[in-house]
Amino acid sequence: MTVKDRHAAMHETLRQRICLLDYPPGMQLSEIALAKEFGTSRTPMRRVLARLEEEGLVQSVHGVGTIVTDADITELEQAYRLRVELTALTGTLDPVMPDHVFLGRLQDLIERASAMAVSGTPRTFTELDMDVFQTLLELTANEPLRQVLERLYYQTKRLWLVRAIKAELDLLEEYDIFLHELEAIRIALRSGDLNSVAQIQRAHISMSFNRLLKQRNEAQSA
Amino acid sequence: MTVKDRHAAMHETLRQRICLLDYPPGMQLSEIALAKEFGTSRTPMRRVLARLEEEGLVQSVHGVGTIVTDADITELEQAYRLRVELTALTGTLDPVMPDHVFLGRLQDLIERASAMAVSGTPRTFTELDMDVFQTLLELTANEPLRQVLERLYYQTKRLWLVRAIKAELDLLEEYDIFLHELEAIRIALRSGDLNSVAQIQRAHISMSFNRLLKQRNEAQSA
DNA sequence: TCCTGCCGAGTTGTGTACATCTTACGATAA
DNA sequence: TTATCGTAAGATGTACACAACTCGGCAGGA
Repeated sequence: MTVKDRHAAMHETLRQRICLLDYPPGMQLSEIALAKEFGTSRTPMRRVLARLEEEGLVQSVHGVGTIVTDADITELEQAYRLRVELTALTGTLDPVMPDHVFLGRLQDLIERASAMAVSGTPRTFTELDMDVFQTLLELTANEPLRQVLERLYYQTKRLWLVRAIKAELDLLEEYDIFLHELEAIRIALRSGDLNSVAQIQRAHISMSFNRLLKQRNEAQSA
Repeated sequence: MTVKDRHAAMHETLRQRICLLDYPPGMQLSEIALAKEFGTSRTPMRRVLARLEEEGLVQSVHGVGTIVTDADITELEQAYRLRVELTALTGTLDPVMPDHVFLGRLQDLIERASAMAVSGTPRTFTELDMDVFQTLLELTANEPLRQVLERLYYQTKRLWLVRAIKAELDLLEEYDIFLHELEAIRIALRSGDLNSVAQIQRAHISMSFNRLLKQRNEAQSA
């Protein structure tokens, strides 16, 4: 499995860079440069890039290059709404009751979020959000659902970060809402109500999308 | 786009062969032989096989070979249940009202199904089922949802065909139920009730899965 | 007779040269 | 001056040789 692990590691690294805007939309990626960085050749790198293209994060055009896709809210609206509905399903499809270790990790995340509220940047906030997402994903054992949700998450997450960096969002409000979401989830988890955990997440994803839409509409009318 | 069209065509052809059991579970595929058949080299063929592996239809192991995966109902149960729920979403996420051309195509499919009830084989029935699936998928415009549903469909469809060929299913009953489903869908479509169309599909997919499970349980207790 | 270790055939994974394609730049003619 | 065509640079796509790996079979010794 060492071969596929290497592929998975390269894929995850590139996905992280794209979603944290280290590779901003429109940036051209060089297969040769990336292959050299990861100490391999173009062949395995092309396999990783092909997967990223399947996931909608890059686009390769013959003779032109491999370009990081644009994070356009209009194109991603369908993906976002699907993500909302699938998040709700985590509460009913193979829910997994958390153990005390899980609750401890969640507590750590909440404390990180508390610190974020006073000293966070859009980037560190997104990194925390990714960790929270991966953690809460463990609450369902339905592997296909997890794979689809992960894909949709990384497809849509850049929308928020792009807006946040451009200071088109009320960051303090965003941090505050996120912290309240985490505490609501903790309460629901303590009572063992996994469906409520899913509904809380669903509601917050939906509301976050509406805040993004509001920005777009205001920009269009301006 | 001619390049990516070639890739897509090869992918679709292989997927069809796997799901129609031309390539039965456990069969070893030869990259060289397939490349020769499609008039290309191993490099593009490996890209197609890598995608099929992502979709769970084959599995490649270094030094061993590329094997068609087993269609095991226990492993695919999660995928099947997810498919049930996602099918229901087609009625609420970007539903597309059909035009008269669409209704005509559906009518043709119903007539094919009627003929099937007297002279169908498990294979021709599956081919019809694939056409029906692709047609009804047009009732939602949500592209991510369509992609996920298509993937789940081809992951799970082999389960039925394997059982049908082994004569472990009441084929006449299966044909009859399918025909009734199609006519119920037609009635719902005529009244423009797309959500009911989705619910009918959802119900039949769920019932079909339960019939498959029943077979498994009877086999285990025997 | 059985166990063990080696070897070779066959497969997937990798590296690399070359083909194909797009685009920008510049020479040239109107 | 401007438009147009050619050309070269640089990118992705392809073909193929080779490396890495698995596994069955066979030979040899206990």
